[in-house]
Amino acid sequence: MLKLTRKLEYALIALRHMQDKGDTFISAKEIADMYLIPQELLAKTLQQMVKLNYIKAAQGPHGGYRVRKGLTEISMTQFMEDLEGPMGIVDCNINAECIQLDNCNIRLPIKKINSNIRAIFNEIRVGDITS
Amino acid sequence: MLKLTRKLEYALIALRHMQDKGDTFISAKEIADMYLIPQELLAKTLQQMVKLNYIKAAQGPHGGYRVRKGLTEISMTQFMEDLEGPMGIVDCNINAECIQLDNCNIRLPIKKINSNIRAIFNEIRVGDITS
DNA sequence: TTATACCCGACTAAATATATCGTATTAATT
DNA sequence: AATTAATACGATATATTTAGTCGGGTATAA
Repeated sequence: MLKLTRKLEYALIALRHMQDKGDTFISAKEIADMYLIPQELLAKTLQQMVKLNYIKAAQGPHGGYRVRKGLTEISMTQFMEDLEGPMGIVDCNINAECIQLDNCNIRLPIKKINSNIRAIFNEIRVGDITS
Repeated sequence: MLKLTRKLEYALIALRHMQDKGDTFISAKEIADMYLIPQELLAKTLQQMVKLNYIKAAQGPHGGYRVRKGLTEISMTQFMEDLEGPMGIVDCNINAECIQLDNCNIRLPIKKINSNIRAIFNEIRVGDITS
């Protein structure tokens, strides 16, 4: 329980690698080979980050991706939710359609824990991990 | 991502309910009915907690479960890991058999986040939720 | 014009989480 | 003694989520 997804791991690894390389475009293949990440999967994640304006893509030979300035300032919460959707240790903090809801006798303390965890990720910037 | 399992939720809900009822034995059925939890599943979880010496069972009619004294002092980390196995936001904090390991460029910051999350659960006692 | 790389949706596979079933045992009640 | 209400426990089934693959398309440098 309480795991990050591989997708997030791959995204962070890739970002860090690109960050290290500065302005040059890095291909999905290069990263996939280097870190033994399934290439197609990584590619899809990178494409998603392009749409999110996290990185910039260049097509054709010598193409690839590079990090956009400002990415490092984004909070991990935002980053994670942009890529994977709402984060929460229980569903009722997300969609509020739990059949136990009215009755639930542990709702408040759980909610508290949830905010504590969110707080951790709020205070971390993507750049804290990738640079 | 970062979700607790239902089993843990059910366990906590049940513990809190039993706690409220003091020394009397409460059946799995009663709790399942009250909180709309699948009975068999709850029962298995309760049985697991009996083995862990978290609660005491009584068989036969008027049987059921009741909380053992001292349970409330147990940390949530221990509780969660007793019921669900090792907790960690990434696998390499658990089994260390990640193919990226040597190469991994985000290992340290991720590890740090992991300890922060563990710290949250270390500081919370089961009793903080169930009483 | 060819090779390399991104783009994108659909699909498949694997892992995990959730739920159910069947059978046995225990013990209070009648 | 029989009945009933409860736990014990392994096996199995289902659902959901996560992870990975495939195929066909587009852009562009050399």
